[in-house]
Amino acid sequence: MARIKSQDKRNAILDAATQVFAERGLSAATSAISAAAGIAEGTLFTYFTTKDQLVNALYREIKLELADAMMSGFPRKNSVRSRLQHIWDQYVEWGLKNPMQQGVLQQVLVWNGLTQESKKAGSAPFVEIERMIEEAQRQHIVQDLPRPFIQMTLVALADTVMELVRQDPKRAEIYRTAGFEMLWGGIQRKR
Amino acid sequence: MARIKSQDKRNAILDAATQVFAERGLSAATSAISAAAGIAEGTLFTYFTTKDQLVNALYREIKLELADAMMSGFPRKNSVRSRLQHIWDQYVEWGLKNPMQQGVLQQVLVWNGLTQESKKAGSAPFVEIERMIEEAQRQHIVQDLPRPFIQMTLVALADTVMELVRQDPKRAEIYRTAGFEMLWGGIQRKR
Amino acid sequence: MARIKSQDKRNAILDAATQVFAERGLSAATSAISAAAGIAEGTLFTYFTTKDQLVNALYREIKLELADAMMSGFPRKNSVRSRLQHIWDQYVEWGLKNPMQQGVLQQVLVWNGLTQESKKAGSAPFVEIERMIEEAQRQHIVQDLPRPFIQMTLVALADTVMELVRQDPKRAEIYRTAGFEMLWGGIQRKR
Amino acid sequence: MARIKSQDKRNAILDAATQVFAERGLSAATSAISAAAGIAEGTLFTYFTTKDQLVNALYREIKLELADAMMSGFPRKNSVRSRLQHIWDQYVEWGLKNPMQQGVLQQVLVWNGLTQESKKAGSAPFVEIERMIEEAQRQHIVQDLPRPFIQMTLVALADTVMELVRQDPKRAEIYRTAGFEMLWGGIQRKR
DNA sequence: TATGAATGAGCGTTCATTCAT
DNA sequence: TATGAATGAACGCTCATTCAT
Repeated sequence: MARIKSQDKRNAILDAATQVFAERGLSAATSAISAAAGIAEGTLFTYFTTKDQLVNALYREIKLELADAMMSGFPRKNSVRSRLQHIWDQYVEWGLKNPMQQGVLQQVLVWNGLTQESKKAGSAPFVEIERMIEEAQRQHIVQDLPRPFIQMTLVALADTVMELVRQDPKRAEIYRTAGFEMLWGGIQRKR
Repeated sequence: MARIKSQDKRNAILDAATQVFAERGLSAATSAISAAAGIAEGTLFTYFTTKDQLVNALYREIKLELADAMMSGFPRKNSVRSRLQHIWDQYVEWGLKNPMQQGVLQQVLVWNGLTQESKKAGSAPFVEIERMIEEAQRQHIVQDLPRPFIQMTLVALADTVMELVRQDPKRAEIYRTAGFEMLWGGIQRKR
Repeated sequence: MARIKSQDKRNAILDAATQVFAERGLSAATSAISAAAGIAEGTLFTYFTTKDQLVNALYREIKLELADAMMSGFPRKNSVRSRLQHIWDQYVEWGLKNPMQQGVLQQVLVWNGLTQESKKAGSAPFVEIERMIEEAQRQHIVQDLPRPFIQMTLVALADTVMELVRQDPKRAEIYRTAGFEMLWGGIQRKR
Repeated sequence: MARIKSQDKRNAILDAATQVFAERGLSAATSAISAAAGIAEGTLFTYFTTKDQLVNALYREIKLELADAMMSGFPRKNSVRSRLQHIWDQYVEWGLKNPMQQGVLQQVLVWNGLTQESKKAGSAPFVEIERMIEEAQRQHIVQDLPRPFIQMTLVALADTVMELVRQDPKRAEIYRTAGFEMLWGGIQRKR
């Protein structure tokens, strides 16, 4: 019997792609990826039929990792603010620890080959957050703003904070705090 | 004397590039651009020696247009808040009216061929905004946050708002207002 | 395992290049070469990374063939004169039988992309001739002239003879003899 | 009335072409030549309809200059040997003083665009030499060898000597003398 | 005639993908 | 399944030549 597609190899490709795309952009050659993954050029295509498909898969994978990181240790019983704070902190920390992943994510979001399925799949792991916000709005802790607004400003501000921290790591605390305060101030119920 | 290099043709190329890059990404072929501009493939290279150079030039051009739009009618005598509001409104309006330009801008910012000169030139027209913020901080109207934080969150939130408005134009007003409130709430001096 | 880079294909490319360069000059397109070799345009570049590299490789190859031809049946025990005669005869014969190779050789020698390594490698197989001359000078059979003089006049006269024979094949014998006599008369020890 | 084609400009182009071709080979761009000549790109084509034509014209020009140099001070009354010596000396001197011209000459001779007319025109100014040899053969001073043999070996040996002198100028005298002796020894009547 | 921008065929090379092994 | 040579369309760019000025 022949060897079977190995999850290890698939991951090796995904890791290699992350690295290569982060360094050289999405236009990097697939041969650079297979080389970095230590496999033959053709082998890449037994795991991903197309370069576009690889990028889509990579996007999902990164989103999944990110969701994992964000939800680990999620304090389900705490206040809305402290749960949101947790999400914020985890996201920023993940981005700072995984700059390549985050860089690829930003490139993919500007890319024109991302499928609807991938977009859907990419946001799926974040339903719990969505529910939390929904709930908080029902309880009048959070303003009645369209939910996409809250989610997207969260991401936008967190990404901005990450970039700022990378540029000026000494002010990391200032940026993290000010970013979260801006977010929370913008969505919490006004007295 | 021979025909002289025409500013019109240069602009036609820049416009065509904007369109083509917006539709197909920065990896679009230069031949697509020359075709869209109605010129021969080789002609593009009498105006821009290199594709990279063209992208750099396009970036500067767009930034300049944007600055023009943002500073037009700038109410120099009004309150800080209303001046910032003006900037915010003009930026969002420009982005919504010029989606291709804005799309290209975002792609270029993730691209790895932008030169230091271009970056510098691109931010030059925005000094007045920087000065205004500086001034507002000195007067304790705005918190003493690192200036890059204020600038970048402004851009990040405005970009987010534009995207949201495009997805759901009926809520345009909600997004614009909520976005600005989030920004202002996050930077104004607390009583 | 995949198909392995074949020596046959490499040789096919080299042969095709010889033909094409001989007919159209070194400025001939690589696509003409791949077509003549019966391979795809891209395939050429899996064997030679660059056109320049191909020309360099071709130069070495031809020099090697030439050396082979010249040294085959080399009468190591005969007189200096008869050994030189052998070299002369073999060279002229090789050139007349392989006009394309010889034509390419001449073009490459006037070309500006030949590397130092190639030059060195190209002259390596001819050391035995050099030694023979050295030896003959020590024995006062050949005048004490700078060795490059002897080598280069040999080549120059032989090339001239080949050209003359091609123009006027009936006089082949006259040219060959007169050419060698000129060479030998010019370097032998005077009584 | 419009300006008329100037001989000066024609010469400027020819000089520039000599320089540029010598440095970069015959494949150098015509734009490089017009730049070096201080004229516009298009102007070159009012003097030479085609690049090929320019090369052909340059060939003739150089051959003419060479003939001039060789025949200047030609000692019509001296012995055959001393007249041939004069030709030899003048040729070698011209080549050493005009390395660019000589380099171009060699490239053109290997080039495939030289017309029959150019070849004919190029050899025309050398008839006097041809006649001298003819005469010398009739007088049994020079062997009854085919005339092209004598002419071409003269050129081949002189070119070789020039190259050798360039590589090792200290031995200039040795090379010049040995070269001429080889030539003369190869063609003079044997006692 | 002189200019130099305009032209577009052509070039060397890359690269996603295929396929013989 | 894994390999990597083979493929050929596509790309960015060059350059001899044309032509409006």
